[in-house]
Amino acid sequence: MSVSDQPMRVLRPEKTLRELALEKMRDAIVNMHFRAGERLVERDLCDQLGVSRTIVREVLRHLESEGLVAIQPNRGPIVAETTPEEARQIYEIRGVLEGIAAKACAAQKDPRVVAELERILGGIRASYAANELPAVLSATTDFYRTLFENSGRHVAWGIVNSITARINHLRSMTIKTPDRDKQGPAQMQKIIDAIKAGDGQAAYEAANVHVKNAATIAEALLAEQQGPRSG
Amino acid sequence: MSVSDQPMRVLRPEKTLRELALEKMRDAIVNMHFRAGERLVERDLCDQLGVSRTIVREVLRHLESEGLVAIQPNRGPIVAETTPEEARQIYEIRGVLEGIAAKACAAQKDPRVVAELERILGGIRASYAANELPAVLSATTDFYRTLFENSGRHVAWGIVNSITARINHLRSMTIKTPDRDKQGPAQMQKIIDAIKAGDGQAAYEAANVHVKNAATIAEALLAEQQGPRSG
DNA sequence: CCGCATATTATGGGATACCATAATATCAGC
DNA sequence: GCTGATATTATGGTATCCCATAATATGCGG
Repeated sequence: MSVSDQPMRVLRPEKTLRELALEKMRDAIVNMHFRAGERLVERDLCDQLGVSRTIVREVLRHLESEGLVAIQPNRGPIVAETTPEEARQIYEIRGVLEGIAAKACAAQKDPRVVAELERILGGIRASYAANELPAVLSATTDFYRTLFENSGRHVAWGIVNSITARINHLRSMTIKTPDRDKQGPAQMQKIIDAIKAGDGQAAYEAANVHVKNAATIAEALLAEQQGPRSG
Repeated sequence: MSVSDQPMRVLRPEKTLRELALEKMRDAIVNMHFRAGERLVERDLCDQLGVSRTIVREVLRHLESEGLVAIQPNRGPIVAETTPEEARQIYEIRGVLEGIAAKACAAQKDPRVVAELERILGGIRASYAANELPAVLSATTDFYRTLFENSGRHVAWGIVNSITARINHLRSMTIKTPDRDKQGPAQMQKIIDAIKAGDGQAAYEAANVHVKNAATIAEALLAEQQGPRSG
C-alpha cells in the first residue's frame, strides 16, 4: 500500500528523533565516519547527535540487529567488523539473490524496466567519468533495487540492502580499482541485454558474474591489507 | 572464537535483562502468544515482562529491525503481519539459500555431517510419532542449522533463521497437514542421501523440493483462510 | 623501576518522570 | 439518533537520574 494506492492519505509531516538519528548513524557507519572496531560510547553519541541516551540506546539496538554494531559485554558497542570470510559469504548470498531477481525481470519482458536500468547505467557511467565515486555506489544500489522491486521481491531486497551495508567499505574500494569503471558497467550492460532478450538464464549468470567479480576484487584487496599477516 | 577455542575464558554468568526480555518477546511472537496485527502496548509489556519501559522500547527496536514488529505512526507497535506474497518470497529465499548449503555439504563428503543429520531426522520422526509438534519445528530448525554451520555459512543462517521466524505460524500449520509427517521426513531423507552420495546438484534440488512443498501447503492454507475474500 | 593495592573515573544497565498528542469518551443541541 | 464540540485518557517520544561495576589512574613499598 503506497501513496498511489491511497491518494487521500494524510502524510506524516516529519520523522521522530529516533528515525533521524538512526539514519545519521547508519550513514556514518556505512560511509566510514565510524570505522570497524571503533567504540561507540553512548554519552559521546549523545553529544554528537544532540539527543538523549534513550534515543541513542534504541538506535544502537536497531543497528545491532542489522549487524552493523556489535555489543561487547562490559565494553559496550563497537562498529561491527566484517571478516573476509563473512564478506565472502555476503557476496555469495548477493550473487544468488540478485541472480534470481535478474532472471525474473527477464521473464517479465517489460520494456520499462529495461529503460529504467539503462537510464541508471548511463548515470553510473557519467559518475565514473566525473570521478564521483559516492554517486557510483548510490546508483549501483538503485540498479539492483530496480531489479528486485520490479520483480516483486522486496523481502529479498531488504536482505540484500542490509547485508550490503556491512561490506560498503569493500564496495568503496572495489569501484576504485583500475579498469573497474569499464568492467563494472560492461557487466551491468550484459544484465540489461539479457533482460531485454528475455533470457533468464543469461540474466542470472550475468548478475552472478558482476557480483563474483566484485567479490574477487574485494578478496584481493583484503589480502593486500593483511599482507604481513597472511602467508 | 568459541569456548573450545578459549578454554581459559571466564564466561559471563548471566545475560542482561534486555537480552532475557528479547528472548521472551521473540518466543512469544514466534509461538503466537501475540498474534499478527496485535498491538504491543509498551506499558502492558512492562507489566507482563516485569521490566521498565527502557528495556521494552529497546527490545521493540530489535524486533522491529528483525521484521517481527511493525511500528504504526501514532499508533505504536504491532506484531508484524506477513502477507501471503511476503510468505511466498520468504519460501523462495529459503529455497535457494538452503539449497546452496545442502550442495556445499554434499561437496564436503564429511560422514559426521551425515550422521548428525540422520540423528536429527530420527528425532523428527519420533516427535511426529509422539505428536509433539513444537519439537518437530525445533528439530527441523536444527536440521537446517546443521547444513549451514557445517558449510560455514553463518551469515546465510542468520538470514534464514530470521525470515523463517516471520512465517512460523505457517510452519506450525504446514507440519500438521495430512501426510506431512511422512512426506516431510522423506524429503529430508533425500537431502541426506544426496549429501552422503556427494551429489551436490541432487542435494540442492532435494532441499528445494522440501521448501517448495512447504510453500505450496502454506499457500493452500492461506487460500482457505481467505476463502470468502478470494474468488 | 616494577608490582600491587587502592582510589577514581567512565560508562553501560535500568528505572522513572514529564510532555505532547492522538484516541476515546462524554455531553449537548438539533 | 446523529453530529459536533469538549473533556479525558492512553500512550509514545524524549529526557534525566541513579547505581553498579569494569576500566583506568595513582601511589607506595620493595
